[in-house]
Parts: sequence; structure tokens; C-alpha cells
Amino acid sequence: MSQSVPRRRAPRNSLSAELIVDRALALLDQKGIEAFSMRALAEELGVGTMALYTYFRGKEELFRAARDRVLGTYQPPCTSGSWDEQLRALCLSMYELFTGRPSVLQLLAEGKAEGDFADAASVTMEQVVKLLCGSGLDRQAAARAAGTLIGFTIGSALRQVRECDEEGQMTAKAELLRRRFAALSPERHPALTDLAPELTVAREDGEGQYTFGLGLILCGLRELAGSDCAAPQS
Amino acid sequence: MSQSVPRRRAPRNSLSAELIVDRALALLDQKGIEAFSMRALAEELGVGTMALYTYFRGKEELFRAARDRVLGTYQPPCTSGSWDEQLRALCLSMYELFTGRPSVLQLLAEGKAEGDFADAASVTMEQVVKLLCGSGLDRQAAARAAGTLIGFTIGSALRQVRECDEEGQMTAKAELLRRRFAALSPERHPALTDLAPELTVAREDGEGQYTFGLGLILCGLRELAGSDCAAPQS
DNA sequence: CGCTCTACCGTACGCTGTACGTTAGGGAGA
DNA sequence: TCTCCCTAACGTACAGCGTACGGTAGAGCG
Repeated sequence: MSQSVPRRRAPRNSLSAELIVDRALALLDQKGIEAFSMRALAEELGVGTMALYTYFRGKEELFRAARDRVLGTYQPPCTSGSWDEQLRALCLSMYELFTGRPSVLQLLAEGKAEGDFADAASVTMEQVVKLLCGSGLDRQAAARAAGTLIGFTIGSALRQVRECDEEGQMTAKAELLRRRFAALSPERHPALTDLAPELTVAREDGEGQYTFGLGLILCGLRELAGSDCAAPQS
Repeated sequence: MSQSVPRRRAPRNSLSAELIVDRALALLDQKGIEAFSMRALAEELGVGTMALYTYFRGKEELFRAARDRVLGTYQPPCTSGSWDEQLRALCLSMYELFTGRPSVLQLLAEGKAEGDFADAASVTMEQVVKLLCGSGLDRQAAARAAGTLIGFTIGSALRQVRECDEEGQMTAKAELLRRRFAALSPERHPALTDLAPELTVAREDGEGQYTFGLGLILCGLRELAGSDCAAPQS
């Protein structure tokens, strides 16, 4: 009955590391990181599960390869203008990279793909650091600003991705959010319930949310670079 | 030989939802979210695995309960001072809550504990929103600022947690980071290699990193509230 | 004493990642 | 052309996961 046909043996060189990573990324973006499994990927490729292990030591190594593929392929935009405008463009581009590749973002954020980055993956970081160093900030502030920007970008993208796992799910999640706000007792949380509509729409517009926060950070950086503003403590 | 003794049946009412959550949190904080399993938790409690299912529908419900326990127990600090100083204190306190309970943070960030929050869990958010509303920002800006602050806080805490999973591992990770920087080709990444020392120390001091970024955001918010600064685009 | 109710438990199923040993097909040498 | 070998692809197996389902025992009550 359900006796699955034993699957014809795949031709000798039908596989390659690149092809595996291709399909893996497709599967990840399509079904999500939870649904990904070596068996599923192998089936997708029309191949036995263990065939994958000829090219990758294990799942984590495959994940690293997928991460490096995406980060290595990515090219930061050519920017011009003042350093803060360029930073804004760079960061926004990173944000879009991450939200466009939710599964890769999760690989990064959830530590499924630890380990050294490929050299090419650091191009954007290089740009960011260069701009910060040329902005008038001292070295320590520049380093911390870089950390702030990348942390904020990843954090925001992660939030955005969590909000709408699948494409069409956004409205469903928004509905859930609305109910969550509605469930709050207005006496205990007056400000929260009062601002609920705005909070909901803000949450729905992830990119607007991100650019808003990015604007705040850049504003702070300008102040700091001009050094006519009290430096944030320590 | 390895015939494990079948474990004496546990006395009739030796279990409770609270006790289970207690041990679950202990296990999570101790061994990490990866090592957690229903079987391990049950063994820790000296109880059969399926006993847990009399109190929780499944693992996710247990995670939700653990999350609500931590978030519900937490009390935001009593603050005083200007709205931005209070916001700083509140956010810093949240940051410390999260970094002090890495596993709960991961539950939140990785979506292992989706679903409605307990009412008590929203106290901090209520405070944040209240302060923002009283700061002079318009409603939409206040809503977005709230999102920015919470996103940045969670993102930063997540970064910090990733950096040192176990207590003593920080130095090891720092070493790894150092090697990662050393592996970069100085020609392709001049700014990055130049700033490597500062980037490394910044990364090691997660809290300093966080307060720096928080300062930037608050600076931006002050500008925006005083409305003598161009509002960040859209 | 006996009955019922339910907290606790054992077993089993389908899933996961992957260690290990096997097989078969293409290329090289005789 | 025949043969041999190397290795890409594979099947099996194992430990561990979450949990559905049915059984069991012990406490409380009539």
C-alpha cells in the first residue's frame, strides 16, 4: 500500500555543495526554519538523506554555508551624501536584506550558524565603520555606534519577521495583537490601552518602525559627533 | 546491566504547576534552552515524563507559563526625575532582567513562547508608554518610540546573551572574536581592522554597549519632543 | 469495605540528526 | 575491452525528541 518505491539511485554527480545550498535556502524561505530537516531537503533534491553528508559535515555546517552564501552575495548600495545619510541608506539596506531573507536572519539570531564569517560578508560592516570613523566620533564611540546600529537593525528585523512568519499572516497577527491589547484591563494599564491603536499600526509597519528608530539613533550620533551635546553616560 | 531501576512511583500529590515551572526555569537557566527537554525536566523532578502533561498541555504551554512567571514577578523600578531619565532607568532595568534570565529572553525572541501575555507582564510597557506620552511627543511618535525602545532592548540583550552563553565562556568568545577580526584581510577591510581593538572591547562590555545606544535613542527623542530637530523622515 | 476519580506512569509512534557500513557507477590502467 | 578502484550515493540503525493513548494505583468518600 504505502510501500514507497525505493527511489532510483541518483546519477553519479547530480549533487554539489552549491546545489544543496540553493535548495536549502529555498526550503528555508518557503517552509520556515522549523520545518527544515535534512530528510526534507534530501527528498526535495530527489536524493537519499545521507548523500548530503558527502558535502557537509552536518546540519550546522550547511547552515553556515547558507548564511555565507546570502551574506556573501549581498552588495551594499553605493551611497553618497553626508555620513549620516549614507549610514541610513546602508542600515536600511541591511534591514531589507534581513527581512527579505527571514530564515537567514533567524540562523544568525538563534545561533544556528555560529562560526567565522566569510570574508565577503563583512563588506557592509566595513562601510559602516568607515563612515563612523569619518564622522568626528572618537574611536570608542565609533565602535559602540557600530554595535548599536547592527544590534538595532538585527533586533528590529527579528521583530518584523516574528510579526509575519508567512506572507499573508500579517493581518492575522495584527488581529491577535489587537485582541491582546483589548484583553488588558484599562484600569491597570490606562496609557497602554489609550495608545493601543497607534501601537498597533506602528507594529504593523515594521519598516516605518525601523526608520523611525534609526532616525533617532542617527540624530543622537550627530549630536555626539558635533560634541555640542552631553555624551550619553560613560 | 544498565537495567535502570523502574523508579518508585512518586507520591500522589508531589507535583504542581508551580513546582514544575520552578524546576523548568532552573533547568533552562542552568543547561540552556537547547538542552531542555520534557524528559530531562521530569527526571529532575523525580517523576515520569508524562506526569508533566497533567499540568501542561505541552512544551509550549509550559514555556508560556515560565515566561509569564518571570515577566509577572518582575517589578519595574520606582523612578523619578525627568521623563528621559526615567525611561533610561526603566529600559536599563528591562535589559538587566533579560540578560539575567537568558533563557526567558530566548523563549521570547525565538518564538518558543507565543501567545497572550499575562496581565501583570505589561506593567513595564505601561510605564514606558506613559512616560512617552507625557514627553511632548505626538501619539504616533510615542507609539513608535515605544517600539524602538523595546526592540532595541531585546535586540541588545539577545546579542549580549549570544556572546556568552555560559558564565565563564566570555573570554573564549572574545578570543574567537579576536581571531575573526584577525582573519580579515586588511586590504579589503582597512577601517574594520583599524578599529578592531575598540570593536572587541565594545563587544565584550554588553551593558556599556547598551547604555550607549540607549543614550543615542533618548537624545533623539529629546530632540523630537522639543521639536527643534527635523523629524526623522516619515 | 468498596467504589470512583484522577495523578502518575509505561509504551509506542513518528519525527529528528547522524554514525557506520554497503553498493554501484565512472574513470584509469592493463 | 576487461578489470579494478575510488568514491558519490545510499540503507540501516540508534539515540533522543514531543506526545497520544491506555493502564494503574492510591487517596478520599459513601
